[in-house]
Amino acid sequence: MVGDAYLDRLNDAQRAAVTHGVVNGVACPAAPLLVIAGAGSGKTNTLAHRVAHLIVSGADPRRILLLTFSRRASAEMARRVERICGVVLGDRAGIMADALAWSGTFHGIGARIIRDYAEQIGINPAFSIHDREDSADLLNLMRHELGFSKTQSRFPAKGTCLAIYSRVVNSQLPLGDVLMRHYPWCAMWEDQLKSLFSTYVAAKQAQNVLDYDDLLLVWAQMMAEPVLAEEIGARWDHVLVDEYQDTNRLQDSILHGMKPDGRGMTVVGDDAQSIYAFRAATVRNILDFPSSFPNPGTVVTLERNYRSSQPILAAANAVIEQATERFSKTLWTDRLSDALPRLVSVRDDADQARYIVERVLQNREEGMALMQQAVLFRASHHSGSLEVELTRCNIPFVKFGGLKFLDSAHVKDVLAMLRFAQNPRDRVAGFRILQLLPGVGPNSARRVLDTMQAAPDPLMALADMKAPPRAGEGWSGFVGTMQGLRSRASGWPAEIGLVRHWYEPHLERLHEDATMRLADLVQLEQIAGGYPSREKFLTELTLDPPDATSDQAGVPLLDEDYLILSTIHSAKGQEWRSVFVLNAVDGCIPSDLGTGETEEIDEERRLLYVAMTRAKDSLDIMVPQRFYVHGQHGMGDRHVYAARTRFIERAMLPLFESMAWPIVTPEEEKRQDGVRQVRIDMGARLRGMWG
DNA sequence: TATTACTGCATTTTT
DNA sequence: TGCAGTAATA
Repeated sequence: MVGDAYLDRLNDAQRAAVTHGVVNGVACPAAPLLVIAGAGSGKTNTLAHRVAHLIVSGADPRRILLLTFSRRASAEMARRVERICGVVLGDRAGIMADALAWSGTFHGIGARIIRDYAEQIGINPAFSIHDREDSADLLNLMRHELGFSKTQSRFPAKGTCLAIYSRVVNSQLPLGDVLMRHYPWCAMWEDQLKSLFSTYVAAKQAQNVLDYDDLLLVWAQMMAEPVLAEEIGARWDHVLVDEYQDTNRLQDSILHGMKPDGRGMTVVGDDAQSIYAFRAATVRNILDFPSSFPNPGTVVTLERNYRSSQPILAAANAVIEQATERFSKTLWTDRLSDALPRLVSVRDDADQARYIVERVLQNREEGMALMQQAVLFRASHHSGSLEVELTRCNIPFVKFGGLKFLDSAHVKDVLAMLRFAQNPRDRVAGFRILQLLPGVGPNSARRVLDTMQAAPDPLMALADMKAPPRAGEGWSGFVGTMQGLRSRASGWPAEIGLVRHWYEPHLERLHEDATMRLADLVQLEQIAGGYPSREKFLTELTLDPPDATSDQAGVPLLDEDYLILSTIHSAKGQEWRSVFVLNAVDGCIPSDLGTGETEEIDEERRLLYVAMTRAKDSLDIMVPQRFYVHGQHGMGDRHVYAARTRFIERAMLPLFESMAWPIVTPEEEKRQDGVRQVRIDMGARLRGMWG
């Protein structure tokens, strides 16, 4: 057919995946397709080409549902699809931009569908969405109300409760099973947890709030209703799912509900890169996919790696080969190179940071921009000393994962105020805001919220009620601002300025570093200006929080060069010319928090595999001999003498270049020995000063 | 009675 | 470091 030259650039397996179901140049919903796409095998490109090819072959882009793992991946996919279509369709491609409207995360699409059908399923379409923190706070309120915080032995903390709840919902397993399997130390609380969760669910309904899990759960429940499932499933001819190895049973039940026979379904993933089991993702989804429909699905495997040099790939393959269960495939490449991945032994955290700074700068000297280099780590706090060292050396960086802009107290305060105005029944938001006022503590706050909740018009009730006993003059300012937000007189985004104006004095009273925090709020206002309405702003921000923090306030300018710091989880799907992996020691990778079961150990192994396969040309795996045990106060030096990660076995060492850093010359070593041999009786000296 | 000051404690990864 | 629970204060 005319204009499908883009197909020539694909290899045979990729082309098979792209053209599956397109007969004589016409796209039709065909048998379910599973694409097993190894790391660096051009997965995103293949998926983008498939979507574009479907559209070029006559599929209606508005009837394509494209589910991605993160918002970032979704935007990238849309961009590529548009570009490919643009080449083929020319002028007509302009229409494309908005046409691929159903592209997003499971949670984002879920929110849209729930709003669309809200009336029908008895949900107020103005519901607000709680992020993880909000959900934990609400659970915590329930926990106190039920008196579980006062029990003799420790009741699980709010975060743990939420994790258990979330796991039950996402894995669709009974509470007892989840407790036994993943939280044995909480099993004694099964009855209490059950009543806690039931209270939590009731509270969410009363407050017109949905949490992340609800966005999937409600959607899944709708799909359990055949008439609704049929109607919603029929909205799309093609459903494509990226990163399928990281979906859980709840998500899978949604897909099967929408497309019971699997026609028109494409899922793409790599079981070797499944790293979200803690979010109840199960590798079974991808392993069982071909046989889960009445008619068996087609499987295409992409094994050619275009990313990494041969030595890097060989090392990564060796790591993953030790895994117990997986689709067997062996990635290959023709990118030959003499440079083995380095296994760098350093003394401690500080030396690890120094080595990386030195190497990063050296790479840059040799023409590799900072943006082509990344440092990856298991847990977000592992980059602490590196961040200090980078700042000291004036190397700009951006960090993905870990603490986010939205997690800072002042930003949350402002958002809570907006949310409270938007949905006055949202107790978590209200509780937070009310306690900002001097003289208002948990008790007064609870009473105010109770009164509001009982009233038909909560905001009216707020305006009419008597100020809490000790609330000072701050009260009237608060009520006034709430009424201003309620009337919508200022309009969007001026409303956020209204909130900031009200909040400024509180900010100055509560925080020493008010000026810096104020700058964040100005930035928040700028972000807010990009959204058409308050509703959209609040929803989208919860589902798609800006995910990078940098050393400087604000995001670095786009044209500026900066180094990437990222958790391994957040690095999924990305690639860099040079990659550094921090703390490749037992106790970190694998984390010693796991219970040591094979399944969990395997997940940690895949984590290392994901980290290694991000690298194109150069890979440095860091092995500090001393590994500091969780942060405690300041310069505390509780550490363990760590061993190289068990995933790099002795037999694999020839695949690496092992080196120690800093390189100590014999003379230097001798000098250091001399220094170490000096012994002083300091106690005697100090005593001697007094006689 | 409500708020604040203080002390002990645990601490991954994310939509 | 930051949070949760408890003792001391206005």
